[in-house]
Parts: sequence; C-alpha cells; structure tokens
Amino acid sequence: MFRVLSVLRSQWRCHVLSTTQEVITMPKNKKPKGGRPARNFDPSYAKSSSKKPGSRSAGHRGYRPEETDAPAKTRWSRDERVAAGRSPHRGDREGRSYDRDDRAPRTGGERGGRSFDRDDRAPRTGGERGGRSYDRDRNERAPRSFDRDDRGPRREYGDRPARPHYREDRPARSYDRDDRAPRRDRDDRPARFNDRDDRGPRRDRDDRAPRSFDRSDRAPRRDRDDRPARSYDRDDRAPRRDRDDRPARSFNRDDRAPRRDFDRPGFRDSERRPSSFYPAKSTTTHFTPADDVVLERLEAEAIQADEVDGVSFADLGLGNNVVRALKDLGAESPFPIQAATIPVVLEGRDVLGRGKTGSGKTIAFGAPTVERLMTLWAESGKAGGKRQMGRKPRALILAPTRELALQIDRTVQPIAQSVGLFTTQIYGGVPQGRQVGALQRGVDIVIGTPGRIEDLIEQGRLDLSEVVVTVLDEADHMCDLGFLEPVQRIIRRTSEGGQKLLFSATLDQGVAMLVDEFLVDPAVHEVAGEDQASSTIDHRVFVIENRDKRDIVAQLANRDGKTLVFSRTRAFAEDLTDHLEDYGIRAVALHGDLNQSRRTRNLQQLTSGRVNVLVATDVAARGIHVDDIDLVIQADAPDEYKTYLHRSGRTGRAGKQGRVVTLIPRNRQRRMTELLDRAEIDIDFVDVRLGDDLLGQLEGDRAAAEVEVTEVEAIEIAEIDADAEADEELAG
DNA sequence: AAAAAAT
Repeated sequence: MFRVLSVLRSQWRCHVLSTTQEVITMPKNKKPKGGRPARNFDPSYAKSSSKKPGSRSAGHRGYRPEETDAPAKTRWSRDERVAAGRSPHRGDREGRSYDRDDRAPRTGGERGGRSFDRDDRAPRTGGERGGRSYDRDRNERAPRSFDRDDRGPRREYGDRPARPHYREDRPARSYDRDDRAPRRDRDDRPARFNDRDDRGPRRDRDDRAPRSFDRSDRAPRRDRDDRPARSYDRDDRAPRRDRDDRPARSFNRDDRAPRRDFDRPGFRDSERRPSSFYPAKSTTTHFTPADDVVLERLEAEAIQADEVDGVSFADLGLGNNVVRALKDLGAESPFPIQAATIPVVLEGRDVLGRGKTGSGKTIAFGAPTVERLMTLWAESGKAGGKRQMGRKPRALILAPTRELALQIDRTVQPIAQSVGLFTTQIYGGVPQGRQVGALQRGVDIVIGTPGRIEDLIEQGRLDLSEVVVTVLDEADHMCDLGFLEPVQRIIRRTSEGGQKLLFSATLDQGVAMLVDEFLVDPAVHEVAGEDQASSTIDHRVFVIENRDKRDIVAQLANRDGKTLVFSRTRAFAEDLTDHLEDYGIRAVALHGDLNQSRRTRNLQQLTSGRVNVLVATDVAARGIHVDDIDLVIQADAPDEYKTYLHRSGRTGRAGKQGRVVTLIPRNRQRRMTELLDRAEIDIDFVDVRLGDDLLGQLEGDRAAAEVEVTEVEAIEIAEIDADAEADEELAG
C-alpha cells in the first residue's frame, strides 16, 4: 500500500514526515495488565459476597431470618411482559390496585428490610405492579408524556383551584428560644416500639368510610370561620416584633461589618474550616471551557484519498459474499477510511480509526469484523453453517446511543447474514425478552449500548467470554465520564487478548485509558487532507438576542429540505418543537425523555420525510445518518469543539452539501471563537435580528434545492443558475 | 446537561 506516515499536528491537516513504523505514545497506566479491577467497579464482587440481603443477627434492624419456603420464581406470562414492557406510560399497563387484600401475601410474615433477591419476591398478581419498591415515586407519578397527541388540553391559569392558606390557623411561630415549651426529657418517654408484632391489629382498610372527594361532604374546618378576614392592607398589620428594633439595613459595601475570614485579603479556600454539617463538596470534575482543549494528537498513518482509486473491496481482502452484501448496501468501492482499516483489521491487529463524519466508518469496521470471524472460524476448524443453539457471541460492537446501535445493526446485519452469521441488538428501553431469546438461539455479533449489555451480563443471560473482536464506535465519547467505567467493565468480560477496534471522527488521546488497558500495539489510521477546507459543510454563526431564539429558529426552519435542530436540554427541545408547531412547521423531538418507540418513530419520521424538522438533544449528535439533512441549526451552541464537529457532521455526508447555523447570544462570542479555533473552522459572525432576511444570509441555497427535483425542474434550475452566473460576471 | 438499565 502507498500509505504515508504522518504526524498529525492538527486534527484535520496532516503533515507528512517519514515512513517509519507508526508509534502510539500514550501515558502509561500504572495498573498492571490483567490485574484485579478496582473493587467498586467490579460487579462480580457484589455477587460473590453475601448472597442474602439483610442482617443475620436477630434484633438488628435489618434482621431477616433464613427463608426456606420462599416461593419459586415465577416468570411473567407473555401478556404481563408485554403489558409491563410496552412503555412506562400508565395507560399501557393494567391499573394499579390499591386494594390491600389484593396484594400477594408477604413471605415470612416479618419484614426484614427490602429484599433484592430476585427469587425472593412475591409472585405478581393480576393487577399489581411488579416493580421494585424504589420505583414507587417514579411510577406513582403520572408519567410524563411528550406524546403530542396524548396531552390533555392546556389548563388555563384561571382554572386552577385557589391555593389554600395553610398557615392561617396556626399561631405565629416563635423563634425565640426561651419561648419554647421546655423539652421533655428523653427518658420520660416510653421506649419506642419498633416491633411490629407488638402493635394492635391494624384496622382493616375496608372499615373506613370511603373517602369522599365531595367538597360539601367534608367536616367543617375548625377555626377557619372564627378568624377575622385577612387583611392585605399593609398598614393594618400588627407590627412585626423585632424587625423595627434593628437598624435599617445598609447596602453600602463599605458599611458592612467585616466578614470573619473570607474577606481577609489572601484568604484561601483551603483555610476554610472543615464543616461536618454540610455534605462534602463533590469532587467530581465539572466541565469548564478550559477542559475543552484539543487533546494531544494521535500519531496516525494517513491514507491519501486518491490512493483508493481503482481499489475494490475484494482487493482489500474481503470475501465474495461480503463484497456482494456491500454492493447491495450501495457500497460499490471502498472509501478511503475503509481502504485504510479493512486490511489491518483482517490481519487481526488492534486498530484506531479516524475518519470524518459521514466517511463510512461503519463499513470500515463492520465488514472486516464479519470476515475476520469467518477466518478465525475456519482456522479453528469449526465449521460455520447451521445456527447452533446457545452459540456464544464472538464479536461485540458498542455504541453510545440506542439509535446508533440500531443503525449500525442495519448495516452490519446484512453483511453478517451474507456469510451465515447472526447479529442481535442489545439496548435498553425495550423489553428484553426478544433480545434474550435471540441470544439463546445463538448469536455471533452483539451490537448495543452499555447499560443493557451489562444488565444482561449480570443476569447471566449474556456471555462475552468468547468475544474475540470488540468494536467501540464513537470511541472517544465512550471514554467520557459516565461511559468509561461501564465500557471498561464490559470489555473486561470479553476474551483476553481479543482484537479491539476504536473508531471515531474525533479520535484523540481521550481514549488513552482504554488503549492502555486493552490494546496491543494498535495501528492508527486516518484519511489525509480531511480538513474543514475540504469539507462540504458551510458554517455560519448568527449573533442574536436570546429572547428571539425560538422565533429565529422557526424562521430558519421554515423551508423545504430536512432540518436538524440541536438543543442543549430535553426541555428546550420540547419547547422548540411546540413553538415550531405553533408556526405551522411540522416538527418532532428526539431526546431521552421520550420512550423508545417514540424516539424510534420520531427519527423515522424525519428519515421518511414525513416531517422536515427534528429537534434533538445531543442524543442525535453522533453517528446518526439521515439522508439529505441540508441544514443543521444549533439553537444552543455546544460547549465542546468535538460536539460542534459531530453535530455539524449530520449534514454534508458522503460528499453532499450541507449548512450549519449556530445561534449565540452576544456574550458568547468569545467562547464561540475559541471553540471554532479548536475545530479549525474560520468564519465570521453575523449580527442578526428577528425579521431580518435570514435565508438571505444563507447564500448558496441551491445545494438544498437539489434534493429530489425532477429532470424538468433540474433543467430549469440549471438555467436559472446560468443566468445568475452571467449576471455576476456582468456585475463584476 | 445529556447519554446509558430496570425483566
């Protein structure tokens, strides 16, 4: 191959140096390889220690006697499973019974603290909800629904019942310490009885008169009517006791009494006395803009785009079946990143791959993974062919979001199928039954998100011990806080020495933790010359008044062509969606507060073109591919340059044109400049007011119009363009 | 702040 070794001085610009063996230089993790993982992070510890919850010593608060007659674990019937798994919406499940007699009998009679033992629980009865007790709060609350058709009519403010005046019948509270009744001595009190058996029998609930919600039905309130009407006249009030004794408050800063320590010049935080009253301040690192530095570049072997001219997938070492499957997927010949990584993966080496958004990374790891499994199979002498019950997965692909996992499966599944391998998706938010069923039937490639995968591992339903190829898509993101540890735990469950592939458009030293623990002499590959100058994306930044934001988004999104709007929070995504709908713009939302079916459906509505606008949180920032998104609006600017690149990368995919508009308030200009610097995007900001001709600001609207035009229209457009060009020449 | 688990 004609690869040129280069050191990346920048993410996108490659400086060609020499042709020595590539090296990866990363800080060495002190932890010895294969060493026992930290106790807190290893779920196996929890299992291995005490199996039974609760204390074994009688008299202890959590005492729980050994239960020999615990009922056998009852599996949910199919209907129950469906009812529970369909969605968190209450409407979907059977009504909860509040009838106490309806409940399953308690085992053992004595309560001994909550049981976490799965086999220990009472069987579920008809109408009862089977959730764990700590689900209470969540489930008793009316489920939050973002289903737009689902919502009740908006209540007008005037409709609200008046707020009761709670405080009125109480005597004024005194804060005077001497005023209080003397404290009864603790020893005067009879000992408190916590023994449940000692109590009188509980009155049966049914003895009680049914609760009435009829307001006229209620016993009269005691002292309401005795009270004089409340006066809101300020002069009318009794004088406040000690307020007036105080000297008037001064807001003059120099007037203040000196604060004890804190005002002293040179006072340092470390001098503060430790207080046991307040819980310790969280020591977890919070994100600050200063953290968003461009991490040290990974040295990488860069493939030149023109090197792949005339190279076919077969040339790279893929078998006929796989090549045919790729062709069916529309991949006729390899993209540069594919040409770079496929042969190396087939060699069995660990690989770090960086290819810009929309450059075909899924096939870059998916196709060789499938081929590699077949090779290893052949080498081990085990024939493939028939699906064997309980065949353990040999490849694992991890993604940060469910939608991305689904999307990867849509690409990898047909490739796998072409050689008789099976894939399955393992992700949360959906009933696990089908996923478990697939695993039981035998699966070769597992594609999913960390949470459910770990869950199934702990349940003993997923065994990764034979996984010899592990892929991390969006690998740098998988190393972010909150993702890294589950990911590490999962990889530790895979076969030791298995091949590891890490891919991302923004692959940087952030993956050092994983590389250090799991990868051996990885090959690092990227595509040369993938800088923003060569990009097909046009970037704009509009400086706006924050209060105009929603209207400006609406104005921008009010067009033909698919638009993806990013919001920082789920709530604002909903808010924006509402606002767009008010404008008559069909829009749907995508964020983590929606149930999975809604998420899938809403994304599908954009893909199919049923709606033109999707308002999403960063759940849609990475990896999601929707054809022909030609405008990305960042209603909230991102904090990280990598987020900027990934969000932008939802448009301008596979060589198509795209545009990104970022809205920022005036006071964010400096931060935005720094962010764009790191992303190596060089653009000027435009001041924009509501009502301006925004689309006029977006010159070059033609790219958007080229989607789905008939031949006749295309000719017309070409003529118009020719005219415009002629005009320009005349003008210039 | 968001994402990722709740049979």
